[in-house]
Amino acid sequence: MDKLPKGWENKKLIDCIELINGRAYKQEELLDAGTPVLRIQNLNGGSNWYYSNLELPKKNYCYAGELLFAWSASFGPYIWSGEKAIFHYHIWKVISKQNINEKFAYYFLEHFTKEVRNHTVGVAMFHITKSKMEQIPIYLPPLPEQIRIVSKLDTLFGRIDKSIALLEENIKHTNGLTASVLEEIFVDGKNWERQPLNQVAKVERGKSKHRPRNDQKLFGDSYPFIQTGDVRSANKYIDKYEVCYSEFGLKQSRLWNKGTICLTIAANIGDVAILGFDACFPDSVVGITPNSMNNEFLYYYLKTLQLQLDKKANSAAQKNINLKILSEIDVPVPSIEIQNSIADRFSRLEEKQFQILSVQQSKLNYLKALKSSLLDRAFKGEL
DNA sequence: AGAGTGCGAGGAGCCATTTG
DNA sequence: CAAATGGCTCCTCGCACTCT
Repeated sequence: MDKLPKGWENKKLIDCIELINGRAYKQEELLDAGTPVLRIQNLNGGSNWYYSNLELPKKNYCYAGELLFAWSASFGPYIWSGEKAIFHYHIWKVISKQNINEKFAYYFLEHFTKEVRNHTVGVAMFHITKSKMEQIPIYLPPLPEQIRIVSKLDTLFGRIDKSIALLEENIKHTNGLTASVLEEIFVDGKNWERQPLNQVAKVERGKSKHRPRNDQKLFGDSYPFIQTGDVRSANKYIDKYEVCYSEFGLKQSRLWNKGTICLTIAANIGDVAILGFDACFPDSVVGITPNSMNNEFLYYYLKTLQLQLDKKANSAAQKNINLKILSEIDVPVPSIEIQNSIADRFSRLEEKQFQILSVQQSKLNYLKALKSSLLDRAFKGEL
C-alpha cells in the first residue's frame, strides 16, 4: 500500500498478537476418555476425538470464544466454540494484545489465509513457521476504527453468506430439475407399449480379460479405454479419457462404436453416458446399442432407471444389478416420432439447465470473490 | 454383498536443532 | 539445560473401484 490511511500504523503480527503452540502428544498418551484433545481434523468438522488425562499448564487449554489458527497442511483461523479442550500441536492459540480487537484479528487471519502458501515451508507437507508468521505485515487502524470495520464486515458477510447458502440450495435444485422432468415424462407415458431392453437393443458387457489388469502390455496410445469413473463424471457424452489400450490391449477387449450407451453395473451402479468416440471398456460397464429406437430417448429412459435404483438402494441393503436384471427391464416404446420429439425437446431442456447452472455457479464464484475482495479492502482501510 | 486393494491428500509423530 | 521450534517422515483415512 502506498499510503496508510490517517491514524493507521504499519505493524507486524508480532506487535499485536501472541501465538501459543499446542502440545505434541505421543500416540500412547492419547486416550478414550478425559479432556478432549483438539486436532486440526476436529476444527474441520471431524468427529474422531482423542482425550487426555494429563494435568497440563493453563496455556495448553483453550475455551469457547478463543481464537485458534491451524498452521499445518490446512490453514486458517477458527473461533473455538466447544468446551474446554487441549489444543494439539500444529494449532496455535492466538492471543490478542491491547492494540487489536479479537474479531479484527480473526478477519485478518482469514484474509491472510488465501496467501498463506506464499509463506510456507516443506516439500510434501506444508507448514508456516511461527517466526515467519510473526513477521507478516498488518496495517493496524486505531481500536474504534477496528470495531467499526468488524461490525461492517459482520453485517456484509452475514448477508453474503445468506446469499451463498441460497445459491447452493438453488444449484442443488437445478441439478434435480431435469431429473424430475424426466421422471414425469416416463410416468406420463404409462400407456406406451413396453418391451424388454434386450428386445429393443443389444445389451453386452464390456471385456477386459487379461490378468493382471495393470499389465503394461495392455496400454499404449491407440484405443481409448473407459472406466466406470469416466461414465460417472461424464455430462451425457463421454468426451474425454485417461488411458488408451495398445494393440495387445484391444485383442483381449473389444472396441465399441461411438454412440454406444454405457451403463455401469459395478461400483457406481446405474450411471449412464453415451460414448463420444470409439472405445474399449471392462465388464463393469455394459454397452447398449438400440436396434431401431432413438438412441437418446433410450439413454434418457435409462437415466430415470438410475434414479429408481438409487431410491431402492436407500431402503435395501445394497444396490444390486446384473446383466439379466438389466436385460429384462421394460422399456417404453412409443412411436419413433414421439421418441424423436422427446429426445429433441429434452436435450434442449438439458442444455438450458447447463446454462442456468453455469450462471448460478459464476454467481457463487462472484460472491466468494466478493468476500475476498471485501477483506482486501477492509485491511487497506477502504471500507 | 461384503472384503480387499491402491492411491493420494491430509494429518500427526517425533527428534535434531535452536533459543532463552 | 530445559523448553520451544522447525520440518522431515510416516501414518491414516476415505474414495473409488475391484475381487471373490
